[in-house]
Amino acid sequence: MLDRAYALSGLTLSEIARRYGQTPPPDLRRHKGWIGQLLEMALGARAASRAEPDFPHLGVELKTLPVDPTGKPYESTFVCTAPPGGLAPTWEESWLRRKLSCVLWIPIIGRDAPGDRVVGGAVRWQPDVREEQSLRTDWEALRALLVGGRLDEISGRRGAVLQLRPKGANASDTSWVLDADANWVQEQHRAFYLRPKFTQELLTRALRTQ
DNA sequence: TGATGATCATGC
DNA sequence: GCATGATCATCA
Repeated sequence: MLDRAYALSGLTLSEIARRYGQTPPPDLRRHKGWIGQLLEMALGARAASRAEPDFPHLGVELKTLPVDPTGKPYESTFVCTAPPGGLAPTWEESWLRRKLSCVLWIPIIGRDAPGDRVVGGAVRWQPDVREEQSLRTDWEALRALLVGGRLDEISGRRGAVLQLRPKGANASDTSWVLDADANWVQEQHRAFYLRPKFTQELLTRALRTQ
């Protein structure tokens, strides 16, 4: 799998798309998942939309990461949703930890038309002790707010490396939950995201040690 | 220009 | 409905 990923580096997305009879969209406004799905195809990952790793037999998650020519991520990285009903009781059992236990990052370089973007060198990553500690600290703090019903205190500003931000079809995508005063309130659906600074640092660390 | 909040498509 | 795949759009 890693070899197949390396073999793609330097290619444009148009070149890869052509192999699969696909046409790159002019922009990603209505095709936000196009790059991720193309790379899944190219690497023989399992079909999307399943609650399991992209490579179940390897336990590896595939993530594309849009970066500028110096390797700096343009965006935060979606990890997983935060179920309105609540989170796992401990970090060890958390879905987020499992999702991030082993990731194959594929940098996608540039902001040109999608077809003109270039695939960078893949990076196989597992959190080191410090990275896991950072993630855990943020996750536990955010979990405490969710579980405690302190919903008005949650915003994208919290978390040094991990954010909890809205995620849904639109802002009216909500559920009814109990807040800290045991009142039923309508809450937006949220998901965990990695801050660009964190993904940038893990890329450079992984490249140093690879 | 970066970060936050909003949004889009698809599959089961 | 909720998971997968993310980027867009706006404002400080």
